Amino acid sequence: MARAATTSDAFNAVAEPRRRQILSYLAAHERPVAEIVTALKLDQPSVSKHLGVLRSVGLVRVRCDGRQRFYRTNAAAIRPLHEWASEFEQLWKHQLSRVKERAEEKANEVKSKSNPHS
Amino acid sequence: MARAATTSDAFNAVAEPRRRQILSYLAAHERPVAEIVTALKLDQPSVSKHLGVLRSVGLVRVRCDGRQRFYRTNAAAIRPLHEWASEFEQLWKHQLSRVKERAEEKANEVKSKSNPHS
DNA sequence: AAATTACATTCTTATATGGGAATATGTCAA
DNA sequence: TTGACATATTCCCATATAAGAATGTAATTT
Repeated sequence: MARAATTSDAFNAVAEPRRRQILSYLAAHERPVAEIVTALKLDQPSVSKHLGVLRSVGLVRVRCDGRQRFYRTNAAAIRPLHEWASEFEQLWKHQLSRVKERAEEKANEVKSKSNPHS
Repeated sequence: MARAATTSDAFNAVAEPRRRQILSYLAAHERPVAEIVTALKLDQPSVSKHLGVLRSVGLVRVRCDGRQRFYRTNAAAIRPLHEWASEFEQLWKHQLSRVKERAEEKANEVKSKSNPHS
């Protein structure tokens, strides 16, 4: 089996750096495609294709007005990612404090070695 | 250009569901490969390959003991993901409350329509 | 109607999978 | 040394890109 489609879920869609850029850019305001193109310096077809992926997993929404299409990020679709990562929040805090402790221990060892008679 | 390698960063590595499973499984304790195989019902080569990807982006660490290799998740490597998603936290809270408001407005409208003389 | 604007879609191509099967490597036991 | 055991690596293949170029489509203007 090949890699899962980028359109299969938010995790796969967000793996692409440009799509993350687009989501961040669209977080504040809705924007027409052309503005994304100039702001992020990407080709228009590329932007449209990325938006298509984002739309297919619900990460962005569109509003049509004449010939313009205003995209905005649907932040709620990012929650699953945030929640999955939160599973590990306590863990990395513990791990970091342990690293800190060991660093301090080591510092003390070095101290006593370099100054054995102190 | 093809899709970025799964080994290019945590975002790409974590896009694969089995790798997320593995990370969750290894969050509590370190485990030898064989236990991952039986617990998640995957083939051994598959697990080794996924672990290779996870290791290459620093999401897991290994400790060798005889012929066993104990893997544990390095939670700190998940932080970038969590922090990126956090960018949108305020936004989805606002969006959700707006949806709620509009739902309530709509409910009131329906109420007054079905009971116009109240 | 013809030209223009704003996007979307299609095609091609180099590249990277993930799973399965087979095999290699490294370590301990008899 | 010869097995047995725990993992890793290699090969093959169907599939899925993402970028670039070209083209299609719908709405607006002249």
